[in-house]
Order: sequence, then structure tokens, then C-alpha cells
Amino acid sequence: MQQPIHRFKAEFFKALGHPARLVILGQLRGGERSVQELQVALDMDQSSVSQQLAVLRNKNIVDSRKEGTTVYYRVRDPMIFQLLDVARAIFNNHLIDTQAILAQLGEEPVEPTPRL
Amino acid sequence: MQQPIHRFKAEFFKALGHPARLVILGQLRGGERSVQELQVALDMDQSSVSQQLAVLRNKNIVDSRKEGTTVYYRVRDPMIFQLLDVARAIFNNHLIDTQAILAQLGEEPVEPTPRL
DNA sequence: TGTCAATATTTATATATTGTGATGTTATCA
DNA sequence: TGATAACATCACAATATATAAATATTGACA
Repeated sequence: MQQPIHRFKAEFFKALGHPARLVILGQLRGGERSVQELQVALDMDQSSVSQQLAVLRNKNIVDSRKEGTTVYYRVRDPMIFQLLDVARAIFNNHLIDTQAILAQLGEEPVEPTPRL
Repeated sequence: MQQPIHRFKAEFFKALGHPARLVILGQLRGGERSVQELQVALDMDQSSVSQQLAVLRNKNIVDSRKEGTTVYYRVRDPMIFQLLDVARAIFNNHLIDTQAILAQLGEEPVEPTPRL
């Protein structure tokens, strides 16, 4: 139970456990992005984006490359996207549950057949 | 960014972000298990196991079934295992990083070719 | 060198999660 | 009904994570 490998795996999943970080990964599906581009896409301030990127960086989920004063981020292992795809499939299988949880979160429900 | 669907996905991944819960899911690969069986397998006290199961239950990741005074848990969607398999593949692809992080966690490194 | 733009880190505070122990609940059975 | 077994939930201190604002770093360029 307290095997380090499980702690590590848990850390990995925890890194995925934040809306902004999921959106960042979604953006990175289209290839590398600068912090600024992400900042615009996410409508978040620079500091916050940088912080979320730091979390992903610390868990080796993303990599960065500096070009001049701009830093470009990319996903380290494309298999991450496969992981997100499987997750999406799971969500689609359980839309009703999803709606229940969203309601519980006090949010409006998703449409009948959402593009996740 | 603040779309509820991302919040929901994040909640899902957060639920996977705990060593004990990952071990529980690992146990449930072999089919349903009673709380007691899990308690023994994880070497945790009853209350803690119950609480971790509650987290998984609240996120609709597991289902429970009562038989007399015993409660059996099972994974709701086998695709969860597929997700864990992809995660494992990612970890295997990045063993060096894994070791780096384990070191950072102050733990002993894993063997060269671990069975995850 | 001085300044600016892009990004990172720090700091403080708020919030959430965890771990542990105590208490509740429910079903069985004497 | 009373006792017990199997779980669940509650309560609270400890720890971790999130959020936001301020400050630091780095590279380009005048």
C-alpha cells in the first residue's frame, strides 16, 4: 500500500486533477504553446498559468523550451493524450452520473451529447 | 476553462490521486471485494478504507452491493482498468523521471524493470 | 548599462484533503 | 430484545493545495 510506486502514480493523477491543468493539456494537443498563448486561451493571469505549468513540469508531464524570452511548453509523452481519451470515453459512458455530480457541484448540466 | 466538464474531469482524476485508492482499484481488478478483504489487503484500519471507498463511490468510480452485513465493492466501468494500464505504460516510458521523483520524495528507487 | 517583455518564484491567506479516533447504523443471531 | 460483526460517518488536528498579489529572473535591445 505504501509502496512508493503507488505514491508516485497518485502524484501523477493528482497533477491531472485540476481544471486549468486539463485545459492546458488540451491546448497542448495542438503542439507546443507559449505561456502567453496559454494565458490567452485560458483567460488566466500570467502568474497562475506559470504556476500550473510548474506543477505539470514537476511531474514530468510537460517539457519546456526557451526561445529568446519566450518559453514553449509541450507534452512529454503523447500517450498522455491517449490517457485523456480513455478518460473521455469513461465520462461518455456515464453521462448520467456526470450530470448528477455536476448538479452536486451546483453547476448547469452538460448537453445530452457533449463534445468533451 | 471554467467549463464544468473540466471541473468534473478534474474531480475524477483527483479521486485517483491517492495511493490507497489506487491500490483499492488494483484489488478490484480481480473482481468485487468486501471492505474487510480490502482492509486486510491494504493493511489499513476499517475507517480509513471505508473513507477511501466513499471517495471512489462519490465519484461513481465504484459501486457497492450489500449482502447481509457485508458490503462488496466493484469497479463500475472496466474501462477504468484500461486507463490505469495506459498510465502504467506512461510510467514505464519514463522510468528515469520516476526515479528522480521518488528520490525527491525521499524514497528508495524502484528496480530497473519493475512490475507496476 | 538601463529598460522592457516574458516568465518564474515567493509569500500570504483561504480552502481542501488526510489521518485518526470516536460514534452511528444495519443486519444477524442467540 | 440484546449482543455482536461489518460498515459508514463524524469530528478535529495536521498537512497539502489553491488562489492572488508582489517580486524576482532572464533575455533582447536601445
